[in-house]
Amino acid sequence: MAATIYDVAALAGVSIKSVSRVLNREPNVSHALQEKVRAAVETLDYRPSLSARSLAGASSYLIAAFVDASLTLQHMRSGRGNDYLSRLELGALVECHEAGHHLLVELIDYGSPSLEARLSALLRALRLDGVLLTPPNADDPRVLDILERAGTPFVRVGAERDLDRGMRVHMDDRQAAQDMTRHLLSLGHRKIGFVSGPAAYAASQARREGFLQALAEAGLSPHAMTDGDFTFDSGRRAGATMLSDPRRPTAVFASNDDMALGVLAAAGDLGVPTPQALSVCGFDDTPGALFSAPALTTIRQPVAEMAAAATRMLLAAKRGEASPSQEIDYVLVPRASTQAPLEN
Amino acid sequence: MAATIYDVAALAGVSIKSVSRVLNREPNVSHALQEKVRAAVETLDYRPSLSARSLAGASSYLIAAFVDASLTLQHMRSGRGNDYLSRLELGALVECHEAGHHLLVELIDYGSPSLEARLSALLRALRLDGVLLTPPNADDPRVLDILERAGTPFVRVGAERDLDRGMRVHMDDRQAAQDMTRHLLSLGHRKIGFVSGPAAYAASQARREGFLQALAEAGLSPHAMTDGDFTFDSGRRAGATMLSDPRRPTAVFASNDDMALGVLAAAGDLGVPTPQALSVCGFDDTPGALFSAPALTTIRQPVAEMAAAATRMLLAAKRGEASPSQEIDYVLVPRASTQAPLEN
DNA sequence: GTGAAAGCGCTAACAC
DNA sequence: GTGTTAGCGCTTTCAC
Repeated sequence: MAATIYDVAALAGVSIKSVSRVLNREPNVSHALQEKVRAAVETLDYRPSLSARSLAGASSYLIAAFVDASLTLQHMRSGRGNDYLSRLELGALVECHEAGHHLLVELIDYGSPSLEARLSALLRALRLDGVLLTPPNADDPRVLDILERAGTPFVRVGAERDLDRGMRVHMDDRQAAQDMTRHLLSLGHRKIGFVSGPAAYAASQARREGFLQALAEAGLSPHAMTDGDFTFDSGRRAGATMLSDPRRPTAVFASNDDMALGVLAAAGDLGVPTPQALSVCGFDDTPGALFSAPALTTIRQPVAEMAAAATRMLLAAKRGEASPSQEIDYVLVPRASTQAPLEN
Repeated sequence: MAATIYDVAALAGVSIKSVSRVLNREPNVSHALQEKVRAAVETLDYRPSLSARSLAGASSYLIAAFVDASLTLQHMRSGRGNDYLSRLELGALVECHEAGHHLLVELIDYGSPSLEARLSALLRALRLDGVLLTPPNADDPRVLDILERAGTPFVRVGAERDLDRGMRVHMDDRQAAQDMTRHLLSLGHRKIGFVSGPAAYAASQARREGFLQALAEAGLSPHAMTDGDFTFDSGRRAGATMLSDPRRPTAVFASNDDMALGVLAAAGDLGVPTPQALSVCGFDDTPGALFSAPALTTIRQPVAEMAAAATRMLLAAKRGEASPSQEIDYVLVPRASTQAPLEN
């Protein structure tokens, strides 16, 4: 029913190999032949079968984003989407689409004891052209091992450490946190609290370091350091702890927006007016940051751009071109939630 | 290098057909043979090649979500994720994963004049086992035609109309909007404004109807009707228009959360205290709804559950089972943004 | 209950 | 420049 390469060859009056050559833009094909083939392809509305190509050739035209299974289940249960992942996918999707590739989303159970076996089986079953590794698992050595052994190109998106394995697209979380802290300092804050993210994320560590370094440069030490886990609730708890202390900070820097919004909520709970009595800033620029009261000062991560760049790197690797690791610029977005402290 | 079905057959001392039978759980296989094959599969860490299976057989083990290309580009440019799509994907992903299928995300350019040709070419190239059609394009007759002609099972997720084509998973937007309106009425509101969504979404129409019907039942007519396009800015404009009228409403029902947050922002701009002087409610329960001030009363759409159900229907269709259209329950989430009007 | 043989629709070597 | 011939790793058909 559907046209095959034989139908095209027959209609164009050439061999199937010639059709294949034209389709794959191989060199050494006469212009006349090209035209004949293109015409036949057009009239038959022909499109090569992905599976046949993938089975016979070296390429599957498939790129996969590896996504943390337990994180996904967690999001599902709470009825929430994953903004970071969504933006990442949009970026990857557009590049795949333009290059005639397809984007697969694969749930990976990083907690499974048989992770390695499953992963290598998956790679053999799929024959992926490339893999996008997403946080918080862009650094997992087990995965990197399997991927390297399978010879599958991969990009670690948003990975903090330069492991010199595979390719990498990231932004400078450390520097961004430093900038944000300087922003608070420049407003006149001296008593600044910090809410850290979960240790599983390398970015948590980087943001924390940036914060501490900026303070150190100003000859200050942190007013309070509290642990969070990137959730709203943990931010609220952290905020409650910091703000119920009589010696409370005039500003709190939370390692992500959800926690920053939690701090804002805690301030509301305790009757601490924001931003008058407390400046709060976050990190990520999630949807909620724009709509909170006051709107949240934060760091915008260009996730879609990072994913698009990563996808282009994968495509280039397929052509045999090596791409260097790439750093993408962040933007500090000042909004109403940070202002100069009242009493100075 | 990687094990093939021949390796497994050789190790187990059986024919490749027997291996295939065991792998596909076909009947009429002796227990002893099954065990031998399973053992060989285990020791070789064998996993069948997706492309070989798909080329030789009827199934590709691939399910695709069709996503609107222009909408995606719009989201990318604004640096935002797509919460609805993200939740939909999470739901589909989990089901695919459990069933040993893979989820493909396909960007579809619904605005292209050659949509039909591209789509049918895509279907032949991919040989999909099923397709998830997402709003606002779950009703597009061109797409339904192509899908039906190709014999590809599909589910229209979140589709408003029962076209009796393919399968459908939806929630009752009309009823939900009616409930929400009754909620406002029960609080004592009589002057209620409405901000509608874009006509391209069938849900816009349904929500509008539900609103009008609830009002009609109460013997009321809408205080104001304004057109929006589901964006924050359009909500802000609509809010500004309604609230600058001296005869302003005491409550505004916006067709989605982003617009409701826009209305809240407009109230802030004009110094109208919320929720004291103005109740606002939305629809969708997006991330921003929880963090706005005041937190937004809204309708929670169980998008992930809808997508999971849709995926299960696709899988069932593959087994030859017909699934009836399914309606998923919504939840009205009352928060601080709606309260009784001050002067009654 | 099990196996042999013939494709599925391509790409990759290798001729010419 | 162009065509011929083998596979790729499975499922399917049809024997036995």
